[in-house]
Amino acid sequence: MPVTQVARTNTKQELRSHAQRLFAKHGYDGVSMRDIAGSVGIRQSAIYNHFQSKQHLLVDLMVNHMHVMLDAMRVAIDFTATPKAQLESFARFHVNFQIDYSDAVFIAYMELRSLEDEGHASVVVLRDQYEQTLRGILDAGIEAGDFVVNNSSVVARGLLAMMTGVTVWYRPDGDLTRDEVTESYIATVLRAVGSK
Amino acid sequence: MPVTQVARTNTKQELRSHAQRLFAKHGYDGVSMRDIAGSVGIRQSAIYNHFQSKQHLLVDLMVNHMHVMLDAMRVAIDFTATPKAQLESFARFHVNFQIDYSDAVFIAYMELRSLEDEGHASVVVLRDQYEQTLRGILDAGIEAGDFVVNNSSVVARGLLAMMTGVTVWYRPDGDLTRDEVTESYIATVLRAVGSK
DNA sequence: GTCTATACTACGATAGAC
DNA sequence: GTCTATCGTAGTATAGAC
Repeated sequence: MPVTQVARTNTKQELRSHAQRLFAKHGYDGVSMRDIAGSVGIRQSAIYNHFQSKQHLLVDLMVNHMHVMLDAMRVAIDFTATPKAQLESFARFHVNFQIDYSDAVFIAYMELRSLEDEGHASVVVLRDQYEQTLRGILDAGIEAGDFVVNNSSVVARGLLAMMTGVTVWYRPDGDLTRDEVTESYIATVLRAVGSK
Repeated sequence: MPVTQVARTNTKQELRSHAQRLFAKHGYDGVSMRDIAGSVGIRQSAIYNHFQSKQHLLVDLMVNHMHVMLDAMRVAIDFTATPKAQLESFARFHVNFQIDYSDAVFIAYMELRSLEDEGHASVVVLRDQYEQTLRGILDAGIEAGDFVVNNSSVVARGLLAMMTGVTVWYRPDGDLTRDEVTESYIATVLRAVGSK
């Protein structure tokens, strides 16, 4: 074995994580199979031992990400709590998740357009489930008289966009701690629905 | 002149508008010079009579867009009015501008990463000026005791992200009129800063 | 100012040796 | 499972005729 090679035990997973980082930084069309292979230390053709095509690799990343996010969100929220408590949990979860998985989140948002038919449909279904969960919380709060929101659909999307945007500017070594950022977003979200 | 050709009076401007549409839809790296030329009805090489390179074309679009947006924003806001009135004007302007220039807005957000050194710096300066204007309005409102905001910088970016997101889902032929959408965002923004 | 033709580079994907 | 080699296509940009 040449000295430049490294014993590799999990090439497929390495390909996933390097591809995710590269797609987030340069975009799907801005990254070649040679770029991905190079960052893992193999030749481009060897990728095809793990993924059928570049498109299959993207679908793998995005569908997996959506499932991870949905599952984690459902665990993070106590759906028997008050709407206000649910909204606070949702916001806390969402902001922290964006920070923890910023590359995956960015790809899920940006590269929907790069997905072909079946992959695109799969991801949209999962994204809508996530969005509907927040909308349901808002509707429950309106029903209970806790929230003042004119249009739960518009506001749900607005709040998600606001919180998702944290990845654009937040840096772990910046002026604000992660908790300060999270609490700031939670406070803004609660005010935005007229609670607090 | 072959029948497939059309008398063209403003090829450069046509190239700008077609490139903008294509970049917004498929991304800078997802669009070729042949694609752009084809949509205008000329050959790819003829683009170089109007723009030095693909990169120069992108910079032209983005810098121009930022100037248009900044100038229009400064006209739309009465900076002698109350902070609340300024914030309402800002929100109304911003949401409507996103809707009117959704392609340019989307490119300005997404393709910053595709800009090389000088172009990138130019656009960032202009974007920061825009963001600082909103932050200044929030600070004035806090100073006056009209707004309740813990961190004007975080909230300013959050509100911008929220409003900019309108382009992701708004469609002129959708359920909501443009005015309903705008007023919904304005109400949410005002609540989010504790005013109203 | 647009055309045809082309230079040069890079792309995704496959074949076959090891 | 990775390698080298290669196929066929497409990318940006330029040269020179009209």
